[in-house]
Amino acid sequence: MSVRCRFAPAPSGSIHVGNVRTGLFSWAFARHHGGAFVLRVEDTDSSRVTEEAYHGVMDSLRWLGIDWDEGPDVGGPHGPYRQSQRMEIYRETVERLRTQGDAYACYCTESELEQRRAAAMARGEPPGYDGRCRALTERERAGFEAEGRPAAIRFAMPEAEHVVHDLVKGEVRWASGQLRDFVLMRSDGTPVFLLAVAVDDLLMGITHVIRGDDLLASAPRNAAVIEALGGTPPAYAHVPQVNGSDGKPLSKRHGSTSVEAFREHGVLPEALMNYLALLGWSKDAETTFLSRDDLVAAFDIERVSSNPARFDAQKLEWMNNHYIQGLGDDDLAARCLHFLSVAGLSPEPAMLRRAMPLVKERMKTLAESVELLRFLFTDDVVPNEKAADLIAKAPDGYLSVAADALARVEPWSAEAIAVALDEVAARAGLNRTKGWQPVRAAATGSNVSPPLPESLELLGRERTLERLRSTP
RNA sequence: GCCCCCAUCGUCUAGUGGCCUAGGAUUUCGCCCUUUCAAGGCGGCGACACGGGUUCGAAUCCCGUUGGGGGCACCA
Repeated sequence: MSVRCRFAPAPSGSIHVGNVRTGLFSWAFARHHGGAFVLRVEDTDSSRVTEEAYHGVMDSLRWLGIDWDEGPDVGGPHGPYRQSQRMEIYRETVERLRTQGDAYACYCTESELEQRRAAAMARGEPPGYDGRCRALTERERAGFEAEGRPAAIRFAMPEAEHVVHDLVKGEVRWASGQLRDFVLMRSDGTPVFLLAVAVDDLLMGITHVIRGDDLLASAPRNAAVIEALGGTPPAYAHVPQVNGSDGKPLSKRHGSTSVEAFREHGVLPEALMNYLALLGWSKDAETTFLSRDDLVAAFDIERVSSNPARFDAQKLEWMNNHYIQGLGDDDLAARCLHFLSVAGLSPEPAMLRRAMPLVKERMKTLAESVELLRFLFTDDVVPNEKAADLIAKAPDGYLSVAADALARVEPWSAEAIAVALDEVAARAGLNRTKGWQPVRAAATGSNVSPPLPESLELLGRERTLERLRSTP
């Protein structure tokens, strides 16, 4: 039987890196085994779902390099792939479970449940549902119906020890009675997650469910429903969650951890994928860099670590810089263009392309190209504080002497510019560091820039002289 | 409260009883290179949570403790 995996995000807000890391593992597992990858959207809780988030999730996945064979946008033989469009299937399934005797109507009210839950806790028992309506007599049932009490449908959890053979966690057991009868369908007729997941995994022929370990305890419930439906439960692999740098689960307070945010900051998809792949998984003791294909070829669910990982933004940036350095100049220029445009600059393509070798090893993110190259694409250059300081400390008339020297440089090349700059510095009794910094400050507006001679060569003689001469 | 999961450098990890005076990466520190900033090269600091077992031998197996995390909903 061929492998079929799925990723089932709930499109409420943007998808965060912990979530896609799990999806990445599921995808890599499917691809490694030459199987199919299914995207299913869990949007039963319509109040939290927006069309925007729905498209955003798919955009983020595609951008990262995760593709799927079946899904809401590409279709497939087991559709529809949005749970909100599968309501009828869930209702029919619940009906079937009811007539089979695997599910029953529960008339308990919220306050009754609350009361009994508190009592159970006081007795040191698990607070789950006590099963009261499971054994209702016909007469009692009729009585509740006559009262007009709304009924939720609960699954009758088999009374036995439940065992999950998890691919990551190993064998996990729950004693009989530990897992209570849970709601399959709310009294308003809408299905609950526990039902939808089981039904969809069964109907979509999912063979391996790879998901976050917060769902570990729902595995035996999912499996029980599938078995009641006459199916064989899939294999489960619960991977640990990704935490923030403080060791707490990723949340809003960790700032922007969405895939979209990293994209907007200029993180390369190949870098993010590589970094995420190594969060909780490793190919071997040495391997640090893996392409998408490498990951697919090497991925082994058995090697997924069973302890939670912290997200380390610094390491991601380091890796991003590595990937940026590996990019060709045309490719890099094309990717930087977006960020420069967003910053209001309109770079001339040829110049942008020529600037790439100067900045590629200086950028941790593509967004940093803006600060590094601003001086080339605008003449609105105002020295920052440190630059102003450098200019102020330069000998009187130093910049105009430099301008005069540069006016005579032939040809206008980095080599010749460097020679001229050195002569100016030497005549003023300055070394390179002291002698070049004022020029850098005046020409680029900053104390930090790409290499000076190359920068000036790109800037051009006219604009360089203009800046040196207009600096007081 | 009950149940479950987890525990190696700050961080991500290698390690499945002897190859470990614990390896790699990142971070950090120092040196080299150097026009600034980076990048690059070299080197240093840095970990088996604790306590009991089992064994000739334990980071590796077992038990307990501590510490983290998750679950126990008509949330997903």
